[in-house]
Amino acid sequence: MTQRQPTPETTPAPIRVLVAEDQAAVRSGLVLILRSAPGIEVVGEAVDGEQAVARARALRPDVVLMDVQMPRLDGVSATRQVVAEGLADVLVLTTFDLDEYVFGALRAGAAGFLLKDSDAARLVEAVRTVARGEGLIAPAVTRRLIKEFARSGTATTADPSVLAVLTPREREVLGCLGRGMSNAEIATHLTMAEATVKTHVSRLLGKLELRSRVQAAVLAQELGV
Amino acid sequence: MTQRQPTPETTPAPIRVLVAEDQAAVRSGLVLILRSAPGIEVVGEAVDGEQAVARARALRPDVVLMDVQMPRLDGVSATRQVVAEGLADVLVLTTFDLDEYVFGALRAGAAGFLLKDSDAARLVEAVRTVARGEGLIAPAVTRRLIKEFARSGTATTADPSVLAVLTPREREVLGCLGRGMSNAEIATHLTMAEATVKTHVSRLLGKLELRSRVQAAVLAQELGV
DNA sequence: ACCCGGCTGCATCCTTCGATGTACGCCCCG
DNA sequence: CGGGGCGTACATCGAAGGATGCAGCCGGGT
Repeated sequence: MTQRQPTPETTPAPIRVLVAEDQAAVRSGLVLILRSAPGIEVVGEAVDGEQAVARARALRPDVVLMDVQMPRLDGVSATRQVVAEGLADVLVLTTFDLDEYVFGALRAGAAGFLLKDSDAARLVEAVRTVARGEGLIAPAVTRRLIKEFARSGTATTADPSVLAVLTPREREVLGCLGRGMSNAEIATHLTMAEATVKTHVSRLLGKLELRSRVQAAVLAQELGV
Repeated sequence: MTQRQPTPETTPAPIRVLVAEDQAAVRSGLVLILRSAPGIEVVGEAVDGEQAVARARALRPDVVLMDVQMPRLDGVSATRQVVAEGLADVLVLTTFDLDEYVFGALRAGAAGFLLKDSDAARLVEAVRTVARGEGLIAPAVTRRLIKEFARSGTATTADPSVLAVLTPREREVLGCLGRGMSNAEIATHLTMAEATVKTHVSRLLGKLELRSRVQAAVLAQELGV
């Protein structure tokens, strides 16, 4: 569709790429495209998620081009692994733009998300972009990401103003509740009798118009207390 | 930086664009670029946010190219207005990639976000992308968006794989827990005896290695069950 | 100084929760 | 067809949670 002029950049060190894709035909296609691009070097290939993680550990590439659907270990989990170990930036590649894949991959720490119907030029550009430490998302996916972001960010009824009615001690207790602690644990953590903890819990439940510590925990979670 | 070949597409109806930018020099530059692009028509200009909203109402453009910093009504607020009324898709343009602008604009409903240091080709491409109903974000900004998205969406160790060990009924109960319901409420909601609810709660606590319903609620919250 | 109101602390009593034992239906495999 | 495993369901009982009453403590007010 869109053609981009090859940009003759001064690249002292080429971008080292690991290609993880189970289908041999697709994989060799990707490798061919990347090999033909200046400043990009394909240092390895993997046919499943486990191999992708292992080779990323061994080869230390700059970028891992990761398919989502792979045997033994799916691309999202493999991405999580690679990112957690700080091995490389991951560019996720998939046929479908299903939400679960996209959001899953991004939450796993992917630096970019590209659909397989992207042309060669876009793929190369994407690899370069990710290698620069920037992010990249397929346009078809971006709007849903924005929407989701707007939804999650503005939160439901997250008004920190409710915390104003609480005393400092009560806020502390609420924080413990949000981490799932029992009264006894809270008592130890804040060095007071369990009976006292119960008092605070009871009081803050009343002030926040909640009926159980569970609801308080959920609220604390949403507010990030 | 990067040059793109003009793509001679068959465009029966040109993309109608409204340019909102307070600095005259920048504005005329943008207009010139867009006019020279095939399939794009600049139908109006605005010098501040209020004018942008007004002209968007009158002209009904396909895309509004909106600067963030403008007098009388800032670009983010103007974007919110335009999007709320469903007047057009908004492509936000700014000099800085400050988080507050980006996140603010996206929450306001912007379909795209571009830095002013983008070249002409990228600008044109961005307008076309947004007009197609897709989204677009400047690469330099994308990674921060992803990071922010990942942070807000899930907390620490949120892997949906844990849900696999649960039976459907247990997942339902977990969902209720996440909304802060008591055993009695869950029993009513799922039409079973309270004793049965307790069984499910007990079982899922064991399977998830949790020690109280509060922790289960927090987990359910994080996983969005 | 006095009282007053709010925060903090503890003890008592009833409710809810959670662990455990058990039972019934279902499906699969021998 | 007859177990055996699994999901679902219920009852019982000790443990945790939650409501309530009350007592020091520290501020501000008149």
